[in-house]
Amino acid sequence: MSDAVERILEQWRRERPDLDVSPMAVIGRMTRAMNAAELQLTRNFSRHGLDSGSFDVLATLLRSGSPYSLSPAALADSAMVTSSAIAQRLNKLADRGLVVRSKDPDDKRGTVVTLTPEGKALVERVLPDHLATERSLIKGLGAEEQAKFMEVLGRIEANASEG
Amino acid sequence: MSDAVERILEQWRRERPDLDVSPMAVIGRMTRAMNAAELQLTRNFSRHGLDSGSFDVLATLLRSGSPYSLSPAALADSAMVTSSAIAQRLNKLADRGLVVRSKDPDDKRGTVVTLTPEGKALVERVLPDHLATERSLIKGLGAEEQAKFMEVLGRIEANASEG
DNA sequence: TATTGTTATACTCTATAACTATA
DNA sequence: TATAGTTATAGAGTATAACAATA
Repeated sequence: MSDAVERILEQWRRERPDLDVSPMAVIGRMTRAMNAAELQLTRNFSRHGLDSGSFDVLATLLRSGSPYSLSPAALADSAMVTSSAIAQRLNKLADRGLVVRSKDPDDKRGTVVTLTPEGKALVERVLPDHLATERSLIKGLGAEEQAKFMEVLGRIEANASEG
Repeated sequence: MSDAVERILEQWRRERPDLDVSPMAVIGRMTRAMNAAELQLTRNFSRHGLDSGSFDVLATLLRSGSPYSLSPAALADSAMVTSSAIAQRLNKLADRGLVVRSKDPDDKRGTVVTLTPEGKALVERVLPDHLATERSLIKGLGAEEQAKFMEVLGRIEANASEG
């Protein structure tokens, strides 16, 4: 477990008793939990020959519903990355035949990205495993605990977004 | 806030009503909170001309106490990265005169990494701001909320480490 | 001129493997 | 032979800025 965090706090208290290092406990444990969780999620993606960026694009297209088409801008917006990052993800996915790019008929500057049948089949195969991995991460947490946990996460996100 | 998460869940429920996507809410909010938090922490480091890897090394040396010396192996262990990653971080820090490498007198294969006065002064300058940033992230959370939150994080980390 | 999207370039961080020196 | 550490190399992922095409 993360008594590594407790050991670090004790070092700080010995070396800098003048500082209140208690926030390190919360942020430290959050960082460690997230790293461990990400490792599991990434591991699942790579079992299916994907990385999290690629999965994110495929899943965004799938959940947008038929005809499974979005603009690069919409994908960038959803992923909270630059359009350049999306373009590079799309290059990889298009090379593998998982998505296709076509011209937007309404605005010839625009591109329409569409899931191919292969891409749709792949993401539909990965999705149940992804959900199972996520479910295993929150195993043992009751509905109320989850709700309270999410509420606290929301406040942390809000605090961060103010700054 | 992350009603973006709620919108995503609604898309999934419409497109795949057969799947229980509720775990996505928890993991999604955790991911978003962590990303937003990391942005703040990173921003503070770069105000001081540091990145998180460099700060981590300097802080690990400082909290180890006088004479502020550790082996590269101990630093790698603490940071949970490879010795190669530590060597490269040390190259950068040594170039800037923030740490020095010397031979371990007891084992001539070994290296002793020591904080220079400049390195010590820098990390001591950054530390209060770092703690202030962390404190602002958990602003509004009572002691009990923090304790419960950390307990849940610990269980998630444990769940992840089993897998 | 503004917007959409792509590419060229560079940067950061990291791991793998080869290498040096010492035990 | 094994261990401590470094470096050479390569890979992933990203952003910034320049660019092309269209509005």
